[in-house]
Amino acid sequence: MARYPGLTLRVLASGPPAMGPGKAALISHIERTGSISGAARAMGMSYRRAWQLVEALNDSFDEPVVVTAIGGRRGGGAQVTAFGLELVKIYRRMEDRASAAITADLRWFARRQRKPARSGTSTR
Amino acid sequence: MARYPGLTLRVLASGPPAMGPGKAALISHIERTGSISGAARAMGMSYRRAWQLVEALNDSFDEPVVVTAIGGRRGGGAQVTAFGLELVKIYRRMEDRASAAITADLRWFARRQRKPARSGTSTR
DNA sequence: CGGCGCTATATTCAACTGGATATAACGAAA
DNA sequence: TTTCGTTATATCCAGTTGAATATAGCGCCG
Repeated sequence: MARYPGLTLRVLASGPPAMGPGKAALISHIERTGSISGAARAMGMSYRRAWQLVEALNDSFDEPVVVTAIGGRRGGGAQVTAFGLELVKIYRRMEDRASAAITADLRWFARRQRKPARSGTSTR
Repeated sequence: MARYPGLTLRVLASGPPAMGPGKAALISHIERTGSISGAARAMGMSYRRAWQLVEALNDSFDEPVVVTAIGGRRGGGAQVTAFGLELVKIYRRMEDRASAAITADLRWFARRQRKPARSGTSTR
């Protein structure tokens, strides 16, 4: 799920994150499957949660990220807007750039992280 | 608290984040106050939580980040190790670099984020 | 016109999280 | 030897989160 091991990038608005790895993945899955429920299934996520994320996305920006349709041939569906696609594209680019900017430091971290398997190390 | 508005950087190990803005701030406060409890107070954080974060930090790396002393003149205290100081320094550098690498994109986000005050916008 | 699949939404419940609180241990200093 | 502030830890409780479940509404298509 994490495209760049060791890095998590979150874009904040005022308050809760407007964009992060989870939402980016969700949008891509919606684009691919044509529905929120399909994306949720593909990601092993509850429909409720997926729907809430879509709602949060649409609330976060001027333009809608995902538009939905109720009823119809396939029961309805969801479609990623051009804006939504651009959103993901730019987010991915941010991941690329941020990752590239800190690869050296990430290696520093990786080098001194303790890897041992966890057992009863911490609490006493 | 967020040094770079719009950006949150988290460094992941295997599982929970090994380093993030909260831990970085905590370390700095420990360095300044000389104790975990002092840092917790300064940050409006419960001692329990602060102590847990310190424990997590020390468990995350080869070398200790914070060393503690029990009892004594001032009841004990905590000290940030040289490694801990380097850890923060490098983390801050990562923030700098990542931030610089995506400022243009962050502006793109800022430009189309919806700012309106929240009321009953979302749920219906 | 009935069924299907999906959006939309409410409700309930379990798990997790973190705060509040209490207490023990500790060791230097008064 | 008493006092003091801190580390270290357990216990309890409230708030939050998200999963599970249920249900309604919708519109095309057979």
